[in-house]
Parts: sequence; structure tokens; C-alpha cells
Amino acid sequence: MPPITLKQLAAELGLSPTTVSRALNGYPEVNEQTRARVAQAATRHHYRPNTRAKALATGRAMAIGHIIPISTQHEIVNPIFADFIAGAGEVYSREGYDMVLSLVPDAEQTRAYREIRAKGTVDGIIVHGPKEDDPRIALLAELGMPFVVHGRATGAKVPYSWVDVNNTRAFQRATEFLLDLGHRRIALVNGLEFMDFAIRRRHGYEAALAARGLATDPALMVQGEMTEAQGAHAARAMLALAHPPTAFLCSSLLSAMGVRREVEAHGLRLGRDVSIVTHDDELGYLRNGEAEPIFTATRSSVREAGRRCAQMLLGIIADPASAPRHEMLEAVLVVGRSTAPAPTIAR
Amino acid sequence: MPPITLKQLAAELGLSPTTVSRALNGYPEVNEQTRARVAQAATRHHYRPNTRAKALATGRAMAIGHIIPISTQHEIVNPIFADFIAGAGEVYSREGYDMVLSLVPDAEQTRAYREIRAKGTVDGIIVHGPKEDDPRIALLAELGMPFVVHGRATGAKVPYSWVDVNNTRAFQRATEFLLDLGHRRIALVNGLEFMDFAIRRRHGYEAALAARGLATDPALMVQGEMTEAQGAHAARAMLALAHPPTAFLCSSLLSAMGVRREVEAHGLRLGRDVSIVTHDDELGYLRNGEAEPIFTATRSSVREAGRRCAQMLLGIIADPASAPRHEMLEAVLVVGRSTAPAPTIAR
DNA sequence: TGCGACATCCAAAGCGCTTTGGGAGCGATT
DNA sequence: AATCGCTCCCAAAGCGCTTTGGATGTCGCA
Repeated sequence: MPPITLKQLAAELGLSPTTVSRALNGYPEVNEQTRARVAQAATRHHYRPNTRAKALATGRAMAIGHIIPISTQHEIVNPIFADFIAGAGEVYSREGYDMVLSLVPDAEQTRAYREIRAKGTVDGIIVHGPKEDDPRIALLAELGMPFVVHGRATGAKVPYSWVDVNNTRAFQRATEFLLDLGHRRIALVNGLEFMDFAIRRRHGYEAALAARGLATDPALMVQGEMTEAQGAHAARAMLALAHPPTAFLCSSLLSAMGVRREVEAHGLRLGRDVSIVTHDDELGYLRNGEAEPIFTATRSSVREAGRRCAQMLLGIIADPASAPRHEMLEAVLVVGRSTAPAPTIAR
Repeated sequence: MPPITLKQLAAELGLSPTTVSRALNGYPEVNEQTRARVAQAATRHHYRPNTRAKALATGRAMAIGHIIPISTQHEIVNPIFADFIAGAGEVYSREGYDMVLSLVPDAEQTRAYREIRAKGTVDGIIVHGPKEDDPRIALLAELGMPFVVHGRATGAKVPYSWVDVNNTRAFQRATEFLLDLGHRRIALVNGLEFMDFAIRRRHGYEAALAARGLATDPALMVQGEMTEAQGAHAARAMLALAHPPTAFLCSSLLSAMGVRREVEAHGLRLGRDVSIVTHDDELGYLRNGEAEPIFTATRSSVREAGRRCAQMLLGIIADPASAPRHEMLEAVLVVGRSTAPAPTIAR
């Protein structure tokens, strides 16, 4: 049994489709009594307007697109993503929007965005995982499609709307915190540094060191996929150095867990011999402790970022002519049990 | 500049919309030469048929819905999900389908599925995270909407299509493996046991023990969210027992990492004093080692499951009258460095 | 009594596409 | 020369909704 249509509903009520449509959409030119009758019949039949037809008639798809770049070189379909989606999804379902995902191979991005525009399945787009000089931004701007970037793209020439965490400041702050504890050999276990966020994190780290007159040491800086193995590998290599680091700054909880494992495998104690500060995205299934954090961390909810992005995009769609919007989220530095003053006795 | 329409394209070519449509869709009643002209003009203008209009005309939305239940009690928006989506997404984009996600609070499931059906935004649905006696299955069957369940729902009364890992056999096999190594005190760190997969895993574990005439010990069985903390908590409690387990069977790599941490914190050595076998979903960003596995594991790619689900669903949509389909994926037992014969000397 | 104002409803067009039901043109067949 | 059978194209209807532009009826007021 197919779903009931507006026309059928109208026929049953002895009304015209016009009136029923108006009644349901709250237009004034309909008797309140009739409106009530219509509403009642609608709920009785579980009537829902067909989205495709409505979209065609109104020109609004009532859907937002999330385009996930998939490349052979790295995984963007990552732990961050699920939580971000969850946050954005909350907003969409509250506002009656659908969320459509497209996985697009890196090579076909231009074609894909064009196509999505032409197909008209979505009213706006959220851009994930911006890289330095990301070409997608200029493309979307040119296509005239509303969009919000989660993150920023250093080097973009056109203005655009974004929601981002202050990665630079967060990592600068974290580095300062470790410096204040007396650490001088601080390692950076970063994400892939063609990703914008990773670039900014490194800048923050470098700025903090520079402010104290300290030079960076390439041997203490790695970049890569933010996995547990990455952390373990990095720590293993660095702890074997003649001058090993006394502290690690990690880009994700997973990396931090890898570092912790290797630190402990070396017979060192975390939060005494070695300190770790990590960035914590507050992922649903990867918590940094409960009430009290385990790792000292720069904490910023990616789910909240998802909510903000979604909200901003809906705002832009409602008022497309408005100026680009920006929202900077500040990460808070929460102190856990993974940091302590630098050991004074040389190891 | 709005995207070009069929009509405009036809006008430019001096043809009727009918002919252009047929040319583009490969119908035979059009001159090959004209078809070529049309095709060329189409690509030149980046023409893409408007999905909404096409959907309305054909009655096919060319989209698949993934409904993610969100409940207050636990997170289904979990690490599994991103990888599953990635797998399914591959198939969809290859076949020209869109993927639409809806986050639906547990309480509103019935309403939500009805609504999705009536709105006509999708041609089929993939059901995530089935629970015991999951009501969604009967509901979808009644609505006459094509669907495939990722997993199964013990106790469902109607026939339905599913793709599932043989969780029972996997955990039975893993338990036997540990028993063969001489372990007698084997702990089970399971997922939440109202989830179907967790129930089956427990059954497999119990069956293996029973087959050797061993009783289960409630003190060695926990269930919960599969996080690193869960593993650590469970291990801490169990290692403090008078008769601690010599082996752990974990439902996820994260739990296993938690167990490992606690084991090492107790000064025990993994793969000598204590063994761990875990289930490994082969998540993109949570790898169990590289070439050689770190943990001995029952391994089954959730991304592959996503692909299979998607493929099956498209098959059902193509032939809705066909009988329900089933696909059982077998997990392989891969041996890593986390298992060894049970220590003979009592600790 | 007549007229404008208002409230309430409806017919029809249109969104961009597919699809049914022809119809014109043309060479081949009888 | 009339007919048949193709090939190739088109007009028009329809998918389910919104929206413009009336139509009808009722009421108040001069």
C-alpha cells in the first residue's frame, strides 16, 4: 500500500489540493475549522508530503551534503567523522533537513562538486578535512553553492565561512604548559601536515618554543596518520635518542595511547618520568577518562563543532546574500595525570 | 547561473526534450549520430539531470537511507559506523546512488521509519545495530520498504535479509584456541548484551567452555561499551581475583588495548603471563598491527560488510519480489603476539 | 439596494524529468 | 502505384507538490 498523496487526502475531505496544501503549510487563507479537519485527517493517515515533489516545486531540497574525500594516501573516514556527523545530524533533524553523504575520490573532486550542484540534491555543503590551498573552496564559491568549511584552508584566496578550533593557540598553550613545568625536550606527534589543522598545530608548537628562545629539533617532530601505532613508533624512536624527549605533545588520543604504551614498555612512568599532552576531540567512544581526565589535554568537542557548522550553514541558506561567517572554538586545557614537572636528574 | 535543464539543452540542439532524454538514457529509438551530438552537448554544458525531477518522474529516489539510532544509554555512533559507511558508500557511488543518514532517537523509531517511507526520499534502508527482538524489522517488513539488516535480530518473527559475521563461531573458535593453549580461566569482555552481536558472542564463548565440560564464571564475564576504559576496568577487577583469568577474550580492539594496559601495569607480560584474543573489525584508523597482527584476533572487515550490505540492498531493490537474502561472513582467526600457552606455575 | 471588502476556496500552471502513443518520412515489397 | 515496415522524432500527459490568479459567497455600510 503506497503512502497517501495530497490529492487523495483532498478528495477524501472534499477539498481541493490547493486548500489542503495551504492548510498544512499554515497559510492564512484557510478557515481554522477546515484547517483542523485537514490536520486531523493528515495525522490519521500518517500523511507526509513527498519530499521529491516538494523539493521540485519549491526548489529547496531540504538536504545538506557532506562530501568525504577518500584518497589512497590517508583515511579521512576517521574517528572524528562519526562524532561530527552526530552533532550536525542533531541540528538537521531538528530543522527537518536530511543529510546526504558522498564519498568522493580525491581525483574527482571538481567533477563531483559540479555534479552535486547540477543534480540539485542538496541545498548546501559542508566541507571536511580542508588542506592547505584547498581548491574546493574556490570551486564552491564559483558554483554559488552555500557551504561551510569545518576547519580552514590556509592560502584560500576567496572569503568563505568556517567553523574551526583555534589549533594554533591550543598547541601553543599546551607547549607553554610543558615549558612551564620545566620541559625542554618536547616532542610533537602530529597529524599529516598537508592537513590544515596539523599545520596550525605545528605553528603553535613552534611559536611557543621560539618565544622561549628554544630551537625546534626535527628529530622530535613526526607527522602521520593519528593512530595508536603512530604514537608507539614515534615514542620508540625518540626514546632511543641520545637526548630523548621528556614530554610528548600528541594530536590525538589514539597517538597518545601509543606513546603511553611505549613509555611504559621502557619502564618509565607516565606523569613522572615522561609527560604527555594530547588533543582530545571528546569522541563518544574514546573518552579521556571520566570525571577526571587521564591525559592532560587540549579539549574541544568535535560533536559541538558539527552542531555549529550545521547551524551556520542553515543560516547561510536562509540568507545567502549575507557576509561569510566565522566561528572560532577555543580548546580548553584540562590537566590530567599525564603531566608533571620535568625530571631534574638526567636519565 | 543555474544549472542547465533538459529543455534548454533540447532547445539549443533543435530537438525535443523527449529525444534528448532518450538519447541520454540509451534508448534505441534515436539515431546514433544524434545521440552523439546530444552527448557532446551534454558534457560541454556539464549537464546533469535534476535528481529531484528524475526521482519524481521515475518513482525511484536513487538514494539509500541509513538510520542511526541514537539512544541515551549508549553510542551507536561508534567507530564501526564510519568504516561501514565507507564500504557501503563505495558501492553506492559506483551505482549512482546517494546515501542519506538520519539520526533517530530510540523513542521515535516507529514514527521515523513511517515518515521516511512516506517522504519517499530513499528506495531502501540499511538497519544498523539490531537488538534482540528488534521491532524495526517487523515494522519495515509491514511498510513494504526494501531493507537489509547489518547483523541479525534474534527473535524476529518475520523473514528478512541480513549480512552478518558469524559471531558465535568466531568466539567459539577463539575460546577453543585459548583452551587448546591450556587456559582454563578465560574472561569475556563483551559489548552490551542487548545488542544481538554481543549475545551471539557470548553464546559462542559459553558453547566452547561447555564442550570441554567447563562452567562459566560470572566473575569473568562483563559487558559494556567497548572502550579502552572498559577493558582496563575489567582487567583491573579480574586480575585482583583470587583466581585471576590467564586469558581475555575481548569484543573490540579498544577493549583489548585497555586490558593490555592494565595487564602491563600489573607487571605481567602480555603473550606470556596473560593472553588476549580480540575481535578485530579492521577499522581504517585502528589497525591491529601491520603485516603481522599484534593481537591474536578474530578478524572480519566491517568495511567489507558495508559493501556486502549495500550490494544486497541494491539487488533487492532491483528485484523486490525475490526471497530474503542472507550472507554470513566468517571471521578468520589470526594469530599475533598476544597469546601463548597458559602459564603452568600458579601465580 | 448596491457595492466594496473580506474570507474562503478552487482551477490551472509549473517545477524538470520520463514515457506513452503516435506521426512523418522513406525505402522495399507486391 | 499502393502498401508495409522501419527508423527517427515529437506532443502531451503525468509524477506530487506549491503557487498564482481568480471565483464565489458573505457581510457591513452608505
